[in-house]
Amino acid sequence: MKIRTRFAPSPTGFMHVGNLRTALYEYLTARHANGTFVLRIEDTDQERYVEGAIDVIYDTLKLAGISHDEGPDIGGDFGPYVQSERLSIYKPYAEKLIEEGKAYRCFCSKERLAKVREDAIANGQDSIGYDRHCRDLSQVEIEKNLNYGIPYVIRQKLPLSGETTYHDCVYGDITIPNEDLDDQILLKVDGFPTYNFANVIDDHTMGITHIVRGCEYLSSTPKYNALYEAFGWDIPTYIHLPLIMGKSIDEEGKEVVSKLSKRHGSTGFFDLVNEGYLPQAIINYIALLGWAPSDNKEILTMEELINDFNIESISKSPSVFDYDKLLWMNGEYIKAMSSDEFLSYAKVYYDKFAISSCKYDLLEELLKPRITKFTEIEEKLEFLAKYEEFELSLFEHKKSKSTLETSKQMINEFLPILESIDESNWNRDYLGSKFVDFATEKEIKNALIMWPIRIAAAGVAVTPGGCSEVLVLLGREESLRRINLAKSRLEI
RNA sequence: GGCUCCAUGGUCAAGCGGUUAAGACGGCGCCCUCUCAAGGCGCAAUCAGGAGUUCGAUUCUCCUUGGAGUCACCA
Repeated sequence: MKIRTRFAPSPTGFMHVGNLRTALYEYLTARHANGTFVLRIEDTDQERYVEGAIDVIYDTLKLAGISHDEGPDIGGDFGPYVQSERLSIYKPYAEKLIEEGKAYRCFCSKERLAKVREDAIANGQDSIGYDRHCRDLSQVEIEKNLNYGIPYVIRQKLPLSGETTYHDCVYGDITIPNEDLDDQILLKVDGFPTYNFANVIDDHTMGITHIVRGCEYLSSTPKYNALYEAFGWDIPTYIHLPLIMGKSIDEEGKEVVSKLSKRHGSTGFFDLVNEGYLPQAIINYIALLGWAPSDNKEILTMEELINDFNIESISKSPSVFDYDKLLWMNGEYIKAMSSDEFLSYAKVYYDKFAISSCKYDLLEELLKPRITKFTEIEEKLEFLAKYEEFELSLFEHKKSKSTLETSKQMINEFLPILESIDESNWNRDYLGSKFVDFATEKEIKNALIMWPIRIAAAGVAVTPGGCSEVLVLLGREESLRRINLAKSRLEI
């Protein structure tokens, strides 16, 4: 049997990384087995509808490199793939269950339901669900209510006693007491199906064989199975995924972990992308949240993920989303980039400093090992545009034995040499050799001359690259201007 | 509260009855070095607790504790 999985997001305009990981695992489960991956949009909740939200889903999957074989945009043999276009198919299924005595009309008002729940809570009852008031209404009462036009929902009759066991690929056999199962609503007053109902109908009619979802569904799965059984359908293979958690500090200063949410940092795929995380790095990272390849490799391409992925290695315990590790991984992806790719991301920042293309290669070399996100380029290059009066104490550096006195002397002696170097020789190798020659001749350490020149030119202690590189990035004219300025400040 | 699930360093994790209990992130130290990175080397840090089963438990069973999820006319 060919495996079919589906990703069924709601168009909320926001793609939580937890959802994205579910999508990824669904995709990997299908691809690994040469199966089919289906995209279905669950938009039955009209209140939650957000303009352009479906595009967020498409854009996310595309950027993430998760491609579907069937979906609203590309069609397929099991359409329509948007739930709101499937509305007419659910009601007959629900009515069929009524005919067979497996479901019933419930005329209870929301107020009554709320009261029932309140009382249950007040009495400290374990079960705070529906009291099954309408489950055994007589035919006469039903007719009467129908004639009065009392609105009703359709509920499924679930077993009152015993227990239900099902198998999950990750968690093994799960057994739930049937008395904990509410008579679930299939069709709402407005005639729309509930999520649970539509989900089962859709999954079955779309031939979904493997249901991959978060483990928050673990305890409601027996209800799904009751539906499959009521219709006499095969129960799909279940793969429940451990939750992704976030760590935060509560009011008392204690560390707490809970389901990853905004208070832990950015959790939306595009939020992370906008912060400078690369889509491939995000995918790679979340793939490893709850699963590890047999060889424990950490940097994996999508192709490798597809090959190595196996359901048996999915872990049961929840994992904490670690932004530090994601950041590291992002850096690894940057380091592995080709020059063209690097430039395509970096150029927008280069342009802010009006950097000429002849410096691109040098910048790539300097920046690549120094950034973990492209957004960091701006601060790294800030010294190119800004040169303010800095603390002269920057010239003091213990390791290179640099002091205000030596700095003043070095700059005085070296400035003429720099000034004698013309534009055509103003490059890293030539400048570097001049420093070394100077140091050798004076019998001093390279650092003693390079430190003050770099400080004088950059005006900051930390620069991406050393003295020669800084001078090249600044250019001859600006370098000399700055060093002269520093010189006069040192002489006062 | 009922039900369900989970439990190896700070984090991700390997392990699937016998190991000096991998690896990665982060931390720390050293080397390299004109700064900061990168890179190289190294260090610290884990089987929640208690009973069993067994010649032998991180590994199997039970209990305790802790954590999480779930109990909607939301998806």
